[in-house]
Amino acid sequence: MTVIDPKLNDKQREAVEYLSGPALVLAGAGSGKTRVITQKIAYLLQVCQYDADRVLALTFTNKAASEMRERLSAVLSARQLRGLFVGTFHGLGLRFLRQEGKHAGLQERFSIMDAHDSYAVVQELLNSTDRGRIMAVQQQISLWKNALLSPDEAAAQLSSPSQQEAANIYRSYEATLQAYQAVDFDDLVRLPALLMRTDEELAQRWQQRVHYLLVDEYQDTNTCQYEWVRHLVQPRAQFTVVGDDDQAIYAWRGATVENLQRLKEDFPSLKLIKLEQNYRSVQRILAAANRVIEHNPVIFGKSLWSDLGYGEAIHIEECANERAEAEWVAFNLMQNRTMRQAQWRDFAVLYRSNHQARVLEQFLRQFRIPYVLTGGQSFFAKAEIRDVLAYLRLLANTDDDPAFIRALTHPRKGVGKVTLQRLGSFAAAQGHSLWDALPSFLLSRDQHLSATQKEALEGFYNFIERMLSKIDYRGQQAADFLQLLLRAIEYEHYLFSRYDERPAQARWQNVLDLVDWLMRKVVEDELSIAELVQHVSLVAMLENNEQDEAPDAVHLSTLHAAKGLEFPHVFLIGAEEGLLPHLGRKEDDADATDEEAAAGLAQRIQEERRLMYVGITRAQRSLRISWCQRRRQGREDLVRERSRFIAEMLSAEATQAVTEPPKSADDYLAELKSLFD
DNA sequence: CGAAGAGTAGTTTTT
DNA sequence: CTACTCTTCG
Repeated sequence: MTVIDPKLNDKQREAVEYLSGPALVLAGAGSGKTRVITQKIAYLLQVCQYDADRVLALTFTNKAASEMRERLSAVLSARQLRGLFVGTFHGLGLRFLRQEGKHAGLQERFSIMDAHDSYAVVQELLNSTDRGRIMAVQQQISLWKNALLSPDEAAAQLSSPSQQEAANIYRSYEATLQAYQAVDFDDLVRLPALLMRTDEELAQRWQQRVHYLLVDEYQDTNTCQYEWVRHLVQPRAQFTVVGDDDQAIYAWRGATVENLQRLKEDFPSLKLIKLEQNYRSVQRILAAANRVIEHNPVIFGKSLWSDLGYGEAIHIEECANERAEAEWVAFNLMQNRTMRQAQWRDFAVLYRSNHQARVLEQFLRQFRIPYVLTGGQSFFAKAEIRDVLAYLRLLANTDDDPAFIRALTHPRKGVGKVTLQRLGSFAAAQGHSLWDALPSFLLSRDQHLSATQKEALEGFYNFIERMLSKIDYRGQQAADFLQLLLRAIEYEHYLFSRYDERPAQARWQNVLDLVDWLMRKVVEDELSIAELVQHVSLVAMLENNEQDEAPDAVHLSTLHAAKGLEFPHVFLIGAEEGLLPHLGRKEDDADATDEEAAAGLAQRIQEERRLMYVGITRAQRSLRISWCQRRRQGREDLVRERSRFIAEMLSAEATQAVTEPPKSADDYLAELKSLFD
């Protein structure tokens, strides 16, 4: 009656069954780590009789979470799974703050600000339009938050004068968010971590709920996340974290691989289990990956192996420019599909940065090759989606000034920036949100409002007021309300007046998709609008298509978004110095010493190398890498050099293993077989 | 106030 | 090439 998959190897089985204390599973690429996590959850629930609502599994992406849920429901019944939490850190943070937000000065209906909103706040506070500067400050604030530093603590350990300004902004930024009754993405993890640290009673309450914790992609945790995990698992210390130091690619987001070592220090009884058998790739691909990654310093030694045969040679293509590269990809896709009798979905094209997808798309369309794009601009970052959501956010939380402004100006309602500015200072003087200040602003005599302005503002006020009375609707009623709202704001008309026919149509379709999805969500889960809104900004709409089976199409993805995926045949394009490894702008470290700059650079190269490693290890059977001699960047055409990672991969002793045909008859047969089955 | 037109910079990766 | 900002005019 065991639920344990008999196909697990010894190490995997050990990882699943080990319950005597904290465990760190070092899982190399393709070593079956997701399987270990899902099997372990099944083991906990079915064999060890853990209560499902005492088990938590944390992931970084929604995609990973939904995949895990899917795999679990193949093994366990819905009843067994009820109460189990499988979700992202941010998702759990939201749930946490819903319940405990009051301890952080948050009302129940706080808003979640995305990167755009927070950019706007920083812009306002900086009183500047310098993109680079705003983004630098925003990034710095985010890093401080992820390191669990308060504005004061940040100010106390400035490493450069330019950070002084950022620290000041950080302070006001916090005050602004508090006034808006809003949190940003970072807060969803930071506030729970802080509260667990400072509030003993609250901490105990949550610790009682967590009898077993599992964390996926542990190498990508930042200080905040680690701190939160550390507190959640007290005092039992019953947890399993799974990760691979060679696949740590989120340092730029505050993730620190040191969390792997800290774990050892904080939990001396930590059990280390290494998964080194790779079930994904042929040996030649693993050899290439190992050649590259061995140029990084070793943290935990690991040697991946596979028994899937030698495989064909890795192909490296030198292209004239990015158009030639795209054409080469398209041509090879066609040729390979036919030759291998493969399907489109067996292929993936991976690249360092999103804009590389553009040219590619052009050529794939031209060759009539179906493709799907993963990563890239999130659905929720689209202007039309944010517009519609602004109304919902405002309704859920009238203190949400960014939502107020967006709703008032999209579509335009005859109120311009001058009036808005005045309302802004009026509200600030009173210490009220824009919404709360609006009635007295309208009555105030010394504002010299024109009749049209007054009328426009009044119209908006009355409209929102009317909608507000329906905010507590649930289920079907809420769904009806959504439709009413959409019609009332005349958004379709706005889109078509603003954009050309075709783009307007596309945008409107996005809105319809959104509302469709919202309505379904609200009915299925019996949610109120207020509850819905918070979810929406976090949950990707992936679930939307979960039923439609994946179309037969080539996968286009950034290297980051490709982590965790695998494909029989992979194209890794743009392997050039400056792109992969990507080298940031020099001014970034303008006020660091030469030594610091050099150390920083070395770190970045290492992270880029891990990215390359991730890319290579996505491939199961064949890998093609390309680079361009010239590449157009903005208005100039730059001469490029082949990525150092290619040289590393081909380093003298490795060349034969990577590119030459296998020698023995067995190997030769294996290669033939891999081509035809 | 806002629509239309001219001008200009230009995003590494994501919850 | 394009997406966003700034300017000008109605």
